[in-house]
Amino acid sequence: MKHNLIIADDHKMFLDGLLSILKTESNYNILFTAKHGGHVQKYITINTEEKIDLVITDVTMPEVDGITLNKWIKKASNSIKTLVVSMHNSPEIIDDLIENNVDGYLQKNAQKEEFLKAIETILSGEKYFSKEIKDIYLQNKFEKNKEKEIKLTKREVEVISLIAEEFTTQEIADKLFLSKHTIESYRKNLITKLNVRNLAGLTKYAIKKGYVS
Amino acid sequence: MKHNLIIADDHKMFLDGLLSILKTESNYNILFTAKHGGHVQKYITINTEEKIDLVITDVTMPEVDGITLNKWIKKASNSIKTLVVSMHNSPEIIDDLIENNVDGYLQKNAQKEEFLKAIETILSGEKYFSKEIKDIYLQNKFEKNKEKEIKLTKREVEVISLIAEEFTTQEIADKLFLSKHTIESYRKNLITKLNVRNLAGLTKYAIKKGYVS
DNA sequence: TATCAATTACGTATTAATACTTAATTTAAA
DNA sequence: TTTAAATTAAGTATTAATACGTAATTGATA
Repeated sequence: MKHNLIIADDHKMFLDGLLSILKTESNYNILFTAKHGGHVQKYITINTEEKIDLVITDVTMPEVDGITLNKWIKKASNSIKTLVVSMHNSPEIIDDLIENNVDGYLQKNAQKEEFLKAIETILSGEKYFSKEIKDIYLQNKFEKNKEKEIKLTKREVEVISLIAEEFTTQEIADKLFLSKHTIESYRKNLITKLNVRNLAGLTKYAIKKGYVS
Repeated sequence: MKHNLIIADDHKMFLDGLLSILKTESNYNILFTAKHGGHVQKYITINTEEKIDLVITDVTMPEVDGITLNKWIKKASNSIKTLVVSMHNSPEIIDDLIENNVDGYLQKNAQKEEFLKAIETILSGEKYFSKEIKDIYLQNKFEKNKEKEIKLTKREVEVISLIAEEFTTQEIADKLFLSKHTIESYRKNLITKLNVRNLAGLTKYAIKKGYVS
């Protein structure tokens, strides 16, 4: 049985090229082509006769872009697969698409063979991302985690160390020649920053980090 | 030059035996023999002419015993050596003597050769204890340390674990279906028992013991 | 069955910590 | 050189923890 495809791209040249590639394959039936996402949405909404297998879409399109379209499709149906093709590799876009369950992502400069392989893979139920895209996605995740990673300032480390060494706020203030209020601020900020409940949590963190033994 | 010895023992038989052994050795001069420690103390106090090298004394004697005598001698002089001979091997007595810097300890059933070796060793400036005595002493130390080793009860472990998990006293009380007062008691006892200053110390202990991670 | 360790509990007072807000000053970075 | 981050500080209110003392039960064990 033939697979029903929809293609959305506002660049006629790319659209034609893609169509020519797909025409060489006998088992793909192009149901509909669109210049932007809105047309696809309308088509999917109206069409209740034919089963839609895959929507291939560009990212940058007027009115409704590929990101929005992917999100919309995935909300509207859990059988329609999506393959996004794009000129650029913005980590944010890739991240958004993946978070919204896109089935594949390709660069527009991909070879004919890769296009066919991607479509085939996706229609078989698997995801398709080139190694490069996977790397970009993961790299982005790593960096985001790094950002999330709690970093204590020098002073904070100094204070939490003394806290874990069983000194009271007043004692620490005296040691560092600071106001008791200041140490209280640090204490409070550390509890918030490290997402713990009290002194016990601070102590555990300090031990984990090797600030005390 | 001959070494000057004093012997204190209220058992005539043992005293005679010891004297006969020492007479075979030409370089020992028996300055004085006594039936109990008091006599030795008096002799040492009055005597200012002769240098006293070694006092051999029994443990159990009337009036002033060997333990007291050793303590007294070591306080009075840092040149007089002491060798204690005893019938029994009480760890407490051995411990007391060693803590008070006794120079040697022998069982009364030791062989002639060991007596001579002990005296010789001590006069040369070294300590003399038989392997058996050393073992008794060390075993006693180990056991004492074991006693000192802090043991937490089941409940205490339970409570300190929850404390280190950042729960408050009230929360722990609710969890264990106990009064808040009870948990406060545990908290207080744990701080005293573990010799720490506060929650941080408790947490560190709990981590060290693996009660929390 | 007497005794000791363990568990449980209460009371009062004091001190320390936490919650919440705000903000001046200094230093580092864009 | 403006912005952002770090350091410093204060005030008020509430809650939690610590200090110190005391003691009734329960359970094990000698």
